[in-house]
Amino acid sequence: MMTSEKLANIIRGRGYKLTPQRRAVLRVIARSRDHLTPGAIYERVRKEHPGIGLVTVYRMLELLADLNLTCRVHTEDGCRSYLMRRPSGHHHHIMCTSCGRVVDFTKCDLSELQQRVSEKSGFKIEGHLLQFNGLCQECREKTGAGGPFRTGKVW
Amino acid sequence: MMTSEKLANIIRGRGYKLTPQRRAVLRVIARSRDHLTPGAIYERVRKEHPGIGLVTVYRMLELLADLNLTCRVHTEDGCRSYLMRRPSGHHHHIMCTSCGRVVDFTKCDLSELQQRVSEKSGFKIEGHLLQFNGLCQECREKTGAGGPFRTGKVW
DNA sequence: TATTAATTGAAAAAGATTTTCAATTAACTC
DNA sequence: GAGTTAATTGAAAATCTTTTTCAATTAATA
Repeated sequence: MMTSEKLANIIRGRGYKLTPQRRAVLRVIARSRDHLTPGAIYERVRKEHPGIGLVTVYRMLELLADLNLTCRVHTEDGCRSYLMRRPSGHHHHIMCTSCGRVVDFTKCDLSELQQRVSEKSGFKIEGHLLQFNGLCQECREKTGAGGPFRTGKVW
Repeated sequence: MMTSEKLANIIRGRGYKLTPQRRAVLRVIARSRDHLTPGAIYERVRKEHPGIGLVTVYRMLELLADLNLTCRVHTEDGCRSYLMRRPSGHHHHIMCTSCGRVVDFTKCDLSELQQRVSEKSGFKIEGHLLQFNGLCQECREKTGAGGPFRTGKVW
């Protein structure tokens, strides 16, 4: 688990100054289980740190992305939605389309598929993007939706 | 292969009017092997149909998306990039990160993985997003990059 | 405590997307 | 082919989102 303190140390360790504004942004993202847009982060940060500028939030998000400390979540309307990187290595997301909660999973053996796709297409494959979407347990209970396994909508 | 004529018939068949502007947008997207942003589509369409409004392009893109005739490609900077849906059913993309070319593939057996992920997470999984990224053969030859198979950058 | 380079925030600029509304036109009827 | 009608168009304005600029502030170090 990446505490906001650990993150702070990483930031400082890399030679960046640790300002109250940065701390506030860190806390907000680190604490959230959902993916948040820059605007949403700004709104939340303002509660603990009124007067912070939206620019500062954008700059912090850029910094975190550069340091590879955040992930992007892929939603249907756009992909400007951030999430603290929880497993630090290779991993993927399962996103709840109802509440936005994101859960991670690490084991994804796509190598066979990748090999086949590479051979057929002639591409040198450099990376992949894999994300599952669905309803988390909680939202499922709320809405009374059916069992956990169903193949349906495809992005 | 979805010709621009077939697409035109679908549009008309669903009760939408087929205007010269719509035809022009259709031609541009249907003809391209790359994914195009609304702005790029606008630029191209203007060459055959000067005077078309950017709004019209946006509206056409919305219509095509509603009719499920386009796909979205997921890029690192944002996902407002469209592509004619070529296999009409379930499929995925391999995108060239250099030239933007997109190639499709249909066989993706994720059911085992999906089953496991669903059980572990408690999610009712409704869909998935899978895309490979890399260098197409042509770009590979241009830049002299290595063989086709490499596991690297992960989105 | 003084120094210094990084950081901040207001404001403006730049972009992207959506809304509004009067004028135009594709599709249909006769 | 002309008339009717509802859908479509495009200019302009309104909204949002993101980036740039620059003077003032401040964290980190000595």
